Amino acid sequence: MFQVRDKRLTVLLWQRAAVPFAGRWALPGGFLADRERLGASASRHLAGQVDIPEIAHLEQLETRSDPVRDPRGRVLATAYLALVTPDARPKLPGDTAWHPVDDLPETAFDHGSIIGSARDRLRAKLSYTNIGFALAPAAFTISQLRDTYAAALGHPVSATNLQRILTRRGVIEPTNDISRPASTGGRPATVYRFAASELVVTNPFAAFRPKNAVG
Amino acid sequence: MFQVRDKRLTVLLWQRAAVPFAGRWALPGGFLADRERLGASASRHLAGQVDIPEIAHLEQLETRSDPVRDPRGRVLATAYLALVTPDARPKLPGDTAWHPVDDLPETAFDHGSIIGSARDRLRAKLSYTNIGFALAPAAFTISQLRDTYAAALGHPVSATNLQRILTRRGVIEPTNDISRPASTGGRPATVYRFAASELVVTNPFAAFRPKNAVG
DNA sequence: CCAAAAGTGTTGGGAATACACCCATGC
DNA sequence: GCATGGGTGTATTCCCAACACTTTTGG
Repeated sequence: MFQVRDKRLTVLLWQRAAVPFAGRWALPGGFLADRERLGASASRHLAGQVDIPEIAHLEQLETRSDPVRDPRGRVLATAYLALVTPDARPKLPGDTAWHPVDDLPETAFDHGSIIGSARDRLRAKLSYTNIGFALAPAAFTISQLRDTYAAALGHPVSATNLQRILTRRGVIEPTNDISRPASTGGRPATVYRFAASELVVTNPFAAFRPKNAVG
Repeated sequence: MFQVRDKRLTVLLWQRAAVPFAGRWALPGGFLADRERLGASASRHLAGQVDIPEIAHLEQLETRSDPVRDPRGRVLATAYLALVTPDARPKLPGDTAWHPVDDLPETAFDHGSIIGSARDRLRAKLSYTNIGFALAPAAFTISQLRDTYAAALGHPVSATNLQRILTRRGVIEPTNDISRPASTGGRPATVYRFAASELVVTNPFAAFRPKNAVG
């Protein structure tokens, strides 16, 4: 589960008490119940930390099948990417904490590489979908959105271009609200919101496609 | 398993003899063995139709977990996308056949939607990777490559632009060979090959990225 | 010479980054 | 007025589809 906190992209981990990997940090998760779908199971195992409706986006990543990924024996794991907005500030149990994805502690199992895959997937989808809706608060200024994108992408982002690209694509839209400037002054900023709250592919892959193609 | 045959993108299916879904067409597959990885299992279950080295590309798609996707009981299925080049002309058992993905027969389980997901994944990756190497023969003319791309993408492709884009990206390169024209005449064509035979992302997602960014 | 197929030159449109400049507020 | 941050206009670059034109063969 990813969240942008304090201008950094962070992932929720819990510290294992027992062997194997005692003391190391692991992704939340657990076993699949009878007659349960994988996505529902992922939500259920996150429910201790956040309310299910606070999960703004959930998507399957991949299934890990290395027979020795768990030293206790064969365990298949299907990883999910969950995103929550900064509006959700869950109360966490004492053994769980948010860690910046670019400064992870020692992780358990293959969870470090899973987090890397998840981060890569998120970064790619920020480029060609509206997935930012699941990382940004419900209402925001372009500056705040720039900080959110910069945190998730891991490089500086131009507010000027971000605004133009996302409005042209119809991903974000202005509201009638205006944000008050900070006490240091500055022009009040238009408050924006995302136009949709579910995943939409805004930039379909269209290489080699004739411009007048049907369908 | 996909192959371009006769200028159409086709998928290998076998016709079920027994219930459930008797008479309907299913993807090749089977159960995971102890101490076996999912990818190795997928290869093993295709080995009856093709030699493993003929599988030019294999990648995991997604894991289906609907508790009632198999009427006999709970079965989790991890789908893989396998690609073979036209150089491979396997001898097929009598109950298996290649079917055009745009004209599928009645399928078993959720295999119809899995094939749709696989086709979408392939089409996307043709746009931003060199994945064509796994669909094209070892050596080919631009016209032949155009037909391959058109079959996989499902729309006409310009040979002119295809050649320029793929050479500029370094995906294909000319050889010293020249193909003889058909008896109807025409200029001989340069024979090309793919520069790599494993997946390379040639067009990384880079939206919002400054041009002088480090890393 | 003509048809057919391959390949190159060129144009135009669209999208994205960069940058200069203007706007609106607090103090 | 001046600093601060927000927003718009515009230039430049790059990629790619489209199309005209040239090249090289068979008959």
